[in-house]
Amino acid sequence: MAAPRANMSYRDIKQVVLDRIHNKIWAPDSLLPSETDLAEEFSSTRTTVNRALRELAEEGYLERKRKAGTRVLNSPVRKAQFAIPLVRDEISETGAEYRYALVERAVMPAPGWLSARMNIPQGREVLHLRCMHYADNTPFQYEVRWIVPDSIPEVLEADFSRSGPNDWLVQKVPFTNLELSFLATKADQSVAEFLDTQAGDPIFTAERITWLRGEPVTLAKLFFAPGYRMTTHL
Amino acid sequence: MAAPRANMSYRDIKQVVLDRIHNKIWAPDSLLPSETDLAEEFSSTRTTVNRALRELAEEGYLERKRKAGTRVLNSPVRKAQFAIPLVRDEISETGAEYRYALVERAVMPAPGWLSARMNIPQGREVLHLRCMHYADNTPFQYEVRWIVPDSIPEVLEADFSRSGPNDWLVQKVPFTNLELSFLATKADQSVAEFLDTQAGDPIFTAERITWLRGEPVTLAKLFFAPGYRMTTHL
DNA sequence: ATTGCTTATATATATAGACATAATGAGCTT
DNA sequence: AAGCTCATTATGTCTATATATATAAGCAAT
Repeated sequence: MAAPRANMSYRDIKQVVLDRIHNKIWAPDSLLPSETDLAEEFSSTRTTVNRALRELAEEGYLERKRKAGTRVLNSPVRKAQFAIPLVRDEISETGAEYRYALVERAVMPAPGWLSARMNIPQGREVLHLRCMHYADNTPFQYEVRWIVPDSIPEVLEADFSRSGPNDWLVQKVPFTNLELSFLATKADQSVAEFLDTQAGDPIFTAERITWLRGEPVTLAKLFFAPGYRMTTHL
Repeated sequence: MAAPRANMSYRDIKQVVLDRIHNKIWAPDSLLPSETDLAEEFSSTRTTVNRALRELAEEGYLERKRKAGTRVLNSPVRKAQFAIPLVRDEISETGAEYRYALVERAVMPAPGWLSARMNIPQGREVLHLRCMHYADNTPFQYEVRWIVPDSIPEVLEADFSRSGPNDWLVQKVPFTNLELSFLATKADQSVAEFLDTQAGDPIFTAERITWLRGEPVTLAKLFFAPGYRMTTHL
């Protein structure tokens, strides 16, 4: 058992606390000693203990409430973190060569489902793009995107034939809010052709909507080639 | 533009820094002033500035290196966080009633793909479970699980007819490592029947493997009912 | 050019003390 | 019994200061 020595860093304290949780010295649902007491035990200060406990709470092991104290969570709601990189980066990091192609560009009135989904007026003109992302010339991702030009009129002039809308948007429009969903969809004829697979195949799909200060900016549907897995470790 | 006032909290400072990044006052790849200078500008202390910058770095906006300084990341690798709750909690939080059913329990030698995947010896005996999770009696998730009893022999005595293996494992075996993947699979006949859908339908699937101090503990394949979305906001 | 030392500097962390804030629970009132 | 008030207390945060550590950059020796 880790015996508290002097000069423990906040990392050391985190580790000791974690060990005690694992070894049920502090059982689930039980209350930890107060920061003050712990600081004394570890011959440290409240500030340092505070940081250790705060981080453990962020990581989902503890629940902290003023006055109520610090409690061990019975089923640690561990949080999986997924980095959401640009496709380009995701591909080139594997060592493969990234290639982009614009499939279609059109300005059109927003279809009903879109204006409902993004909360924009019926029939507002929007920019619609479809594009492909390849890794070593193998289809990697098929992107269907809608951009509301209201808050960014320049987007209508932008050239998307050489680089994707994501690259452009990241440079130009920092979003303030984002909704990201993952789901499984069934490949329709068009998606299947682009991703070089059979219609009806299961497709891992991401949908992201971003806002800038409350104004909807863009909705993207990203269809990943069969076999794609989104993986994380912790 | 947010003018620095006195008595700014670390939250305020975070917000000002974020605003300046958004407004390109501090452009991507550029170097921020040092903590000391910022502390002076905000008539705050280095400790407080440090916390603000540290958190922004954790959130993926900044990159910090000793001596080198703090730099604005050009394409913020924003990290999506997904809480991975127990199914039971996920269901009851929607207000629906949770119901569990054990479908099959068997002890058998590990099939080849499993021993390869989890790095356990060929033919080692493992516990195999299949179960269903319902929300208001509607199929919600079909779970296929494999447990290596080596490090937890009690698991062979456990009663899984009333509550699921996840509940049991969370109580008994705190994991130290976890690999979590999301993918889209095609419903085979069995999965389709359990989830009350058609064979061939796309199924959002999660696969998780956990280890305890390097020893593989369990692998679970979680098949979600059609229509399931894993969503996060940030 | 390459390697190895030195130094300056920016971040990382620790300490100590103060005030702020929320929530609990005891005691009082109705 | 139910509701209200208020002191208590644990965490939340800020200030001020000090030491630790990594490393970029310059300089020297190979």
